[in-house]
Amino acid sequence: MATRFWLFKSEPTCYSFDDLMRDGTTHWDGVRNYQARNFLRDEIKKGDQVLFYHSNCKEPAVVGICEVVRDGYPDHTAFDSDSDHPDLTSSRENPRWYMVDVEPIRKLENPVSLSLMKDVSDLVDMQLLKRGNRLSVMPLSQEHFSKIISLSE
DNA sequence: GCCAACGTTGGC
DNA sequence: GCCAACGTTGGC
Repeated sequence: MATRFWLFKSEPTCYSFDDLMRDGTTHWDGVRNYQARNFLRDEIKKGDQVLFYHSNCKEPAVVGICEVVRDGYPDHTAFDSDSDHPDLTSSRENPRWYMVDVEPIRKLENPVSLSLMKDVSDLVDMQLLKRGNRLSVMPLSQEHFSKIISLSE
């Protein structure tokens, strides 16, 4: 299957791109939304490219690129009542929530801010810019992916 | 199955 | 801190 492109949101106070650079890899746990879950479980595959977006912070922006290194598998943090995102309606036998593993490729030379992206006509139909969008994991076209990277240079 | 109430997200 | 938008819950 062809490489596909995605945008993952994270609040930098919670987990930033620098945290991912430091860790070298992470599992993208804690997603508790069915639409995002379906992407993680069914669509996002090893080798796919991901833009890392900082949300809910002073300057919301795409800050780095990463790559999926493991296909979707059950999010075990849901089974753990001591985790940050417990959901005991999910079990090992019948998991409700899924995650993938990612590794950083590189930090962008310059962050591509939300306000900049809003001003770029090629990006008007990007899902991130749609009104009321709240998905933390969303698909991205190759064109939008490439455009955002060119804006960071 | 409807829908009001509520909680969360996330930009500003 | 405000608030619009959205998803989920639960009574009926």
